Amino acid sequence: MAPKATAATKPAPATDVTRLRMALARLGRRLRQEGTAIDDVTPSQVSAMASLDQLGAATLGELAAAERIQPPSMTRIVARLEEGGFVSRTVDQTDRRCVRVELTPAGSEFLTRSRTRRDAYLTDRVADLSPDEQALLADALPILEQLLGEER
Amino acid sequence: MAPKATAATKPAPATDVTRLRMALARLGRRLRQEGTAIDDVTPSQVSAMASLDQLGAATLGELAAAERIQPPSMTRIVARLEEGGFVSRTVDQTDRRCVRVELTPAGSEFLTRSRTRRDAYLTDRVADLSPDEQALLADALPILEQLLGEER
DNA sequence: CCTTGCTAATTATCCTGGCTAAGGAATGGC
DNA sequence: GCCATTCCTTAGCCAGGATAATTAGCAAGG
Repeated sequence: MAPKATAATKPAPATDVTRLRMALARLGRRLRQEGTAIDDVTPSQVSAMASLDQLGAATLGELAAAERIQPPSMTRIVARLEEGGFVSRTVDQTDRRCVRVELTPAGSEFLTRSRTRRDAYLTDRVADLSPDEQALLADALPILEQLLGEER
Repeated sequence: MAPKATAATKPAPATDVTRLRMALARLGRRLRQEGTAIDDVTPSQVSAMASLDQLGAATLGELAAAERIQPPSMTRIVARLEEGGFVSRTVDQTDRRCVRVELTPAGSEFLTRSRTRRDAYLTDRVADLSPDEQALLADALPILEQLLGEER
């Protein structure tokens, strides 16, 4: 939808967008920090595994695209994950240029544990809110998800 | 927080927290990507300038604390910013161990331009929402800020 | 004083995580 | 069979974190 810009839209004057942007950026950063350093698995690695969990299995290129990074970066990340036994890399037999990456059981299990752990911080924070605030947040959640758009 | 599950508390069962966490993490990441590489100034540098803008002026240590990074990292960031003419570093005359860092006019001006630019992505996204959704988002904003807590 | 101890910043070094550029292997069209 | 294309990897760059160790300045106490 083009900038319909019935500008009036007082809902989001520049200042609010700025505040929202800063709040989101900081929260994202905070969450990333909190989730970091679990068992020597880095945030990028966890993120890659999460994508893999969603995708089921994927070629290295697909995975890179999902993570919005370039293939070489993903090569490195996957290499480490493989070392750790969290994913398996197998050459696709129908097209031997491709590498199929899959979560191993260990990877899956790690991902689950990791999620719980990463939720903890936010859970605590949310618990400090009043019920009304929590309700408001719950209402806003779908919108936040919508902001992410259809891309992935 | 145990699943208290008294009616009211349905707002944030584990799944919602997970969804929220993922949405926030992704949005944060997306924003970071979008805001990147403006004029060769990196996200960390912009962020440091933003803190500086808020704080007015600060010692290097205060700045590092505000950005939640270690002093050595801030030393480097500030060094680059100084090279670029965005901040000035002066030794505090009352305590010559301290370095006072301040935004230069150029830094201020850059920050303003940068904000506008970095807002653009989010502004577009928000514009795609219905007025109701925008209103909801505006209501949720203070709560998101509260999630960040008193820390900074 | 001047020594002892603390604090602020810096320097040195390491690792991760992006990137691009360039190379190698497999595919597929012709 | 050759050529272009595609997918991955390797090599090398730079930023951004970190820690450990060093230097400079301050503040007391003997």
